[in-house]
Amino acid sequence: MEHSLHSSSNHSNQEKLIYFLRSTNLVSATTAREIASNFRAKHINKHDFHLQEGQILNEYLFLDTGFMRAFAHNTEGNEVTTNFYAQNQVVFEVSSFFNRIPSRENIQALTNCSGWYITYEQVNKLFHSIPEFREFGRSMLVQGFSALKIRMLSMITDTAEERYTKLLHTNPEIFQNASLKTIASYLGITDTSLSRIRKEFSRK
Amino acid sequence: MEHSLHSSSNHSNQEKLIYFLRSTNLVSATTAREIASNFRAKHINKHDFHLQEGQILNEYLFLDTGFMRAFAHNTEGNEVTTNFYAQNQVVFEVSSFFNRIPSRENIQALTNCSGWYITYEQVNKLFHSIPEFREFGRSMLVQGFSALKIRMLSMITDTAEERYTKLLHTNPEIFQNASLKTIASYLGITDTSLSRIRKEFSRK
DNA sequence: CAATATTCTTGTCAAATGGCAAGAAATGAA
DNA sequence: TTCATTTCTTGCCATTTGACAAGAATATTG
Repeated sequence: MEHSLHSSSNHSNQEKLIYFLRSTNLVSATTAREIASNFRAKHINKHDFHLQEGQILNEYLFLDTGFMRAFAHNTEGNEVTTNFYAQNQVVFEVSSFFNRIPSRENIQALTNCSGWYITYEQVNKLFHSIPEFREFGRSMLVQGFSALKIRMLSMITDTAEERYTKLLHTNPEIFQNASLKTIASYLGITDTSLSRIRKEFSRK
Repeated sequence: MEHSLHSSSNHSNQEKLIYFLRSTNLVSATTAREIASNFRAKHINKHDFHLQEGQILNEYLFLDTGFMRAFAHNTEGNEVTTNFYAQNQVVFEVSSFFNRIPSRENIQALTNCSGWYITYEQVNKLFHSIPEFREFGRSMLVQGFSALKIRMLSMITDTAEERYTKLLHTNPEIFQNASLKTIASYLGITDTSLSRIRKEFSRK
């Protein structure tokens, strides 16, 4: 490809971030560039943590490449996966970030990751100074909230097998990046059950 | 009570709304009054709907008195309760309201209700003109999101009986206002199971 | 109040899921 | 490549939950 020199060799290429900001249709090209200029690069090695429980999350992260997951511990001390993050998504824990309280969740890189972040103070400054970013921020919040509502409905209504099938179709990347045990807790079942469901499923 | 003439006989008393706006510590007394002045009274009779599926929700409602629930229909056509609303809460469906799309959910009064509402346009106007209301709005969003995350974790981790017990302790009003069938679907179980859990529970 | 409708409980049985443990398979490190 | 570790699968059995249906209890309506 003739433009590969430009697009892949530049280590501070914010193209994807800018494209993402614009994809909501709430931010113009110029403003997207202006917003993006406030973001700084961040790399997280596989297995390392972007957030550990007990900490107050101070970074609003856009994931450029890589794959992450969030998890909490239940009362028995077992890990429960609460979310997965593919590239081109914002990665943050709402409550800790906005309420400035210690997080109950961890956010961990499942592969080597790179992204762009701004701090809490910067987010607020930009919310105040750039109405379009405010709208964008609200949109991210609404989107995350809505997605969780849908997931909750599925949890109440669907069988474990249906939840598995849906996840497989809507988020196949998850199965390339996370262990089955991790996925099982996200689906609200044990790894044993997931294994059996997959066995049943492959029979069809 | 000597002030009862003022507080209970005035049918457009916005005290609770103003108090609620201020309770987040994000809005000053003066601003709270200013914001409240944009809200209009709304009454909903028992069993009537504030929102019906298919509609685009256009009202941001503060529930002054009464009790409501939100529910959706699953693939088999059964009602699944997605939320309960007691007085002194904001009542709205995030996705329909902010994304201007038809709602999948219904919001219904379980008792006679009265509250205060503003329209989508007014919300946006106020978000734009009053930074404190913007903060308030974000806080409501974050709060709802966080509550749902906690509920999801409980759904994954806790047994049906534990979820029942927790709800009984944290939201006893629900049991005074909703049928067991309604509560059961909120807990993600059938009414039969809830009945048995209650039987077990009362034995202790 | 009586009649009707709705909600709640309970029994029986089936299906889904979990707990535990052992072995197979895959992965990672030396 | 080899060894160690982690992940995944599978068997066995217990527990939880659901489906369905009948009857009891409660609420609603005329």
